Amino acid sequence: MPELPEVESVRRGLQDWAAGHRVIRARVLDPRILGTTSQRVVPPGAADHFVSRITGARLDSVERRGKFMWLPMTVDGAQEPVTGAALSVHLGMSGQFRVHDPSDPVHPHTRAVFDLVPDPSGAPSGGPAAEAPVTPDAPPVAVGGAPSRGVRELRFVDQRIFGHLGIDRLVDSHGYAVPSGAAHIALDPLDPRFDLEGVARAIGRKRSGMKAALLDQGLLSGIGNIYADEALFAARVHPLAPTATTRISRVRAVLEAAHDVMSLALAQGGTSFDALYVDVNGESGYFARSLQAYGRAGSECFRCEGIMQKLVAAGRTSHYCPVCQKAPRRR
DNA sequence: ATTTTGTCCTGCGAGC
DNA sequence: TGCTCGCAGGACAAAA
Repeated sequence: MPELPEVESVRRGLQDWAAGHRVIRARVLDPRILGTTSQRVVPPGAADHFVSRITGARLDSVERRGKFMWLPMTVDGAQEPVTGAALSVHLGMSGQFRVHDPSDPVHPHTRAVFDLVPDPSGAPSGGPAAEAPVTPDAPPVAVGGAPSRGVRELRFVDQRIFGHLGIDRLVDSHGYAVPSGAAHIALDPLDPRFDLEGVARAIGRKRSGMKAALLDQGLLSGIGNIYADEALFAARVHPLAPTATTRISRVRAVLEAAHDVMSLALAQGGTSFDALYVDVNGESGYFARSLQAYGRAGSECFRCEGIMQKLVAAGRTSHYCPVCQKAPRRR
């Protein structure tokens, strides 16, 4: 389940394989990937529009906030260089980017394919292009059908189609250029500008359980069900602890734990339970073996003699120790 | 207004 | 053996 550490692992892989590359061809195999989780019905022509916008674009870098990822792009095949737009990506539940040789078998859950060639030309070409500009109508390579030398296929594979691809304009959000679709997403705990004290106070103003607060991507981003449970366990805070009455020192401890557990997981390449999360090279992460709470209901707590339990909080199964994570007092 | 619930989607495992 | 059912979960719309 891609949360911050998994998305960051993918981002780093794309930094090597997609940044500094040009899209010479794009295909959408399942247009549903262009819709949102709730707006799965995409208008006819959406796929064509997406393809025409991305084809010929140079992918400049790979950015991330929380679980949202985007690749700012430059299009200089048109009359005027077009900037301020990006390929925006969300992995959802099971989305993954894989780098392949064009001759590799295509996985049945492949939803989109991007043919990439290296394009080291850093800045947008100011004067007359030394090389022929790439346009959607006249791809300069792979004309004869035979794969061009050096072409790599970047494939977006997503079994459950909770993921999303799109082209967004970049807007300002918290001082960063962010795709319009992610402008409402808060900074994540690994962001240098993350304001732990401010977020702790904001949590104190809410009227919900601590678990729900951690999952609120508009408050702080990147935390999903797994790392929420891990952070709460590490800080010994009950998932249903009321945000309004939990001491701010405890809230701070949870936020620090969230930062620490996600840093640790990132160093391990993320958490993989099965083939649903792998990096761009198909490698799994190794943090699953380090989980202290998630998925451990019925087992002995690693910290005390308690037996781990589960309950539903914020509509999500939550794993906790009823001994170390004291239940909130009922009124 | 804020908080909670339901929905989307697929594959897998439990139960009959 | 083969079927149905329930579950998993991120983000957003809808409902409370």
